[in-house]
Amino acid sequence: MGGSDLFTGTLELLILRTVQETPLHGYAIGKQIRETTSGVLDLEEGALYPALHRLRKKGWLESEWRKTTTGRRAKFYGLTAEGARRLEDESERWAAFTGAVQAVLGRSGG
Amino acid sequence: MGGSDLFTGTLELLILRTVQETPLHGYAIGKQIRETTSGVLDLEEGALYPALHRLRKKGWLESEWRKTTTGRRAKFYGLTAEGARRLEDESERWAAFTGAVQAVLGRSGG
DNA sequence: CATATTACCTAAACCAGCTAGGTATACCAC
DNA sequence: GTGGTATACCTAGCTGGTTTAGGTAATATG
Repeated sequence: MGGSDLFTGTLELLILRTVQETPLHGYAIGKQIRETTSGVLDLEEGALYPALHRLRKKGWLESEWRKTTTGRRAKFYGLTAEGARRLEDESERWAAFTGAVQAVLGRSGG
Repeated sequence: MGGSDLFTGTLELLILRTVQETPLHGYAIGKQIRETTSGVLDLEEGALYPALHRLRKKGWLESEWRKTTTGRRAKFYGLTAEGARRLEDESERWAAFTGAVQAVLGRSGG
């Protein structure tokens, strides 16, 4: 659903952060991000699931089939130790990047 | 070079903002962004020039061959009226997007 | 005169995200 | 019990911006 296309490269950071505190399954990750951002970020499943597989292959996430509270089966993803480290790195990278963009955007006004 | 790969989609915003006040040529745009951001953003020319052509085709920028202050010939790019409008739109989109990302990142700690 | 800097360009490859499908289970209304 | 919606997962193929990796040419600089 067209509206809000992502700025490439942010998706993995968003996912890592979303499962930082507690493992979640893919569908829940997408829902949570959508709700946390009041719909501004609405992840396509065709982007979300491949990203989860990517992160698992890189060893930043680990996955496990479990039951949800409503009794459905779902694949829960949680941060690995390396994933936690990478989350820090990516957060800093994001901060540096947005800071730099802001430096360009705000050159005159503020 | 390698270090700081862009978050796709930001480049056009950066360019539009950089030529907002006064037209600049491509090489100068790249240099200015690099200097404004202390090297954090270092645009590849292979990304910069195609982006300029794209923006011109979309009618957001107009170009003209002129001489630099040092007597070299260079293609200067300036905002069109539509470009100015789009710059506003893209700035808002950027603000909304980064705000949304921040909402996800900052859920707990701050 | 060799090298660095300025200043431009483009073709090919890469790859993340989008499009657009598909499967299956659970719940709810009619 | 059938149809529709929400949950929950998946993948193949396309698109398109960025990177890679070249290339040309004029002007400084040592």
